[in-house]
Amino acid sequence: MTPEDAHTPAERRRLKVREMILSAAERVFAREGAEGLSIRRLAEKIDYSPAAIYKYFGSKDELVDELKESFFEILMVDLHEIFDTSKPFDHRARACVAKYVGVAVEKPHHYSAAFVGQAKTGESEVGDPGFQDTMKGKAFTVLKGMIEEGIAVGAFRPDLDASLAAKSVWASLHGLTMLMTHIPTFPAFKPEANTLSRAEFIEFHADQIVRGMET
Amino acid sequence: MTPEDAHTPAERRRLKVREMILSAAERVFAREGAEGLSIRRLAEKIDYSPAAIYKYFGSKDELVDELKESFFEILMVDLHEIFDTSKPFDHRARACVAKYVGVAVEKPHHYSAAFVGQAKTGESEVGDPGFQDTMKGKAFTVLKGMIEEGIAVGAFRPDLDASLAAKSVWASLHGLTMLMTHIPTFPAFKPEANTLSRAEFIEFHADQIVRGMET
DNA sequence: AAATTTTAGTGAACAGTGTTTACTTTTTGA
DNA sequence: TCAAAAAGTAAACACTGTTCACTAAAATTT
Repeated sequence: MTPEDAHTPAERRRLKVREMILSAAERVFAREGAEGLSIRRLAEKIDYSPAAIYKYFGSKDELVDELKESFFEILMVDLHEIFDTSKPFDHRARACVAKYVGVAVEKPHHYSAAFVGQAKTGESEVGDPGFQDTMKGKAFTVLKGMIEEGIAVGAFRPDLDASLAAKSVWASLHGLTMLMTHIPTFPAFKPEANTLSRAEFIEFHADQIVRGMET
Repeated sequence: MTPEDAHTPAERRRLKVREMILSAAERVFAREGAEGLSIRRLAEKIDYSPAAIYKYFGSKDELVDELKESFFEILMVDLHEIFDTSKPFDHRARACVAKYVGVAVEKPHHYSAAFVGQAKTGESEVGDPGFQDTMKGKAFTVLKGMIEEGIAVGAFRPDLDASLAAKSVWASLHGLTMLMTHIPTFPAFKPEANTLSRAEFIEFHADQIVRGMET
């Protein structure tokens, strides 16, 4: 919903202000995360009163949710760009893994906020009817499709349940991503320790994951 | 450092109050996490003034850090209890994986706070000289030892780098744990969807991980 | 064009938060 | 017993997200 999609001048102005708020919020959030993003500081930065922001967003959480969704939209596009090529299957698979982790590492707050969001009880979110339509849901579908192709091509065990495997792979991928976004030196423990580079370790991890599915 | 370790009555009393604060904090933290644990509410619950808590803990973060460390200490003990048996190797390995995830799922806030804590820049934490002595460090050492045994026994590839593999396994394990602590219905997406139970999925995931290391 | 309604934006307040400072009370050790 | 040290506190500081009554400016209707 860009400002050009609106049909009345008023609507266009409104969407423009909305996007201005979002882009200012984006900059702060990328650097300092949800905690660091304060409505008051944001209001000051865009030269509005704090209360004004509530005319555009129901709450801080709603605003942050939009930032998260945008992030996953970008992630999705990036993954598709890689996967929709004619390179060999295993090459594409590896590149997708690397891209997934890479994009997340560049914006650790976006990535982890999407999952860490609310660990609370209740509100299932993934249980919501609309999960397939959400960005996280779409990303999962891509992953599952990749594994199905792997099985069809004969690279993976034929008795493998693609949906189940996709969840397992996602977990492994998610774990590496979380570790890399939250531990600056990972896969090293000490800064001076000489181990694989991040890119090399991602390769190694991807290898382990793929081996687990091979015939 | 229990109250009995102190040698003067004053010291004993002090440690007793300290532990009283910690145990009250523990109860709240387990249910509501770090956000929900407010110094003021905590003070009210233990019938002290908020400022009093600062005579025992430098900051809220320091207090929470102690809760996290205690959690990992328990996790460590639990893992050792399982691993130090004479059951077959693969049985022990699987049981450890299940225990790791199980303990974390029971106290999601403790587990995720330890990692999500501060994704910020700077302060490496794992890069600190004392990482080997921290609970997270010890847990990693146990995992590495397990894989070394697997290689020695001939269950895993002999060319496998145990340290590297341990990090990869840890990532996969961590990912599943995070997913299960943060998504109430995982491995299902919709509540009514019929898929594997959590225990069954853990088995599946462990299988995938182990397959990746096998000869 | 004028009157009315709707919308955009605001200042001030509410109810919280972590933390510090100055102060009082209690306990301890010589 | 008396000074010193420790335990505990009330009140303030500087924040936070959010709401509400209100004004000013557009947009609509008459």
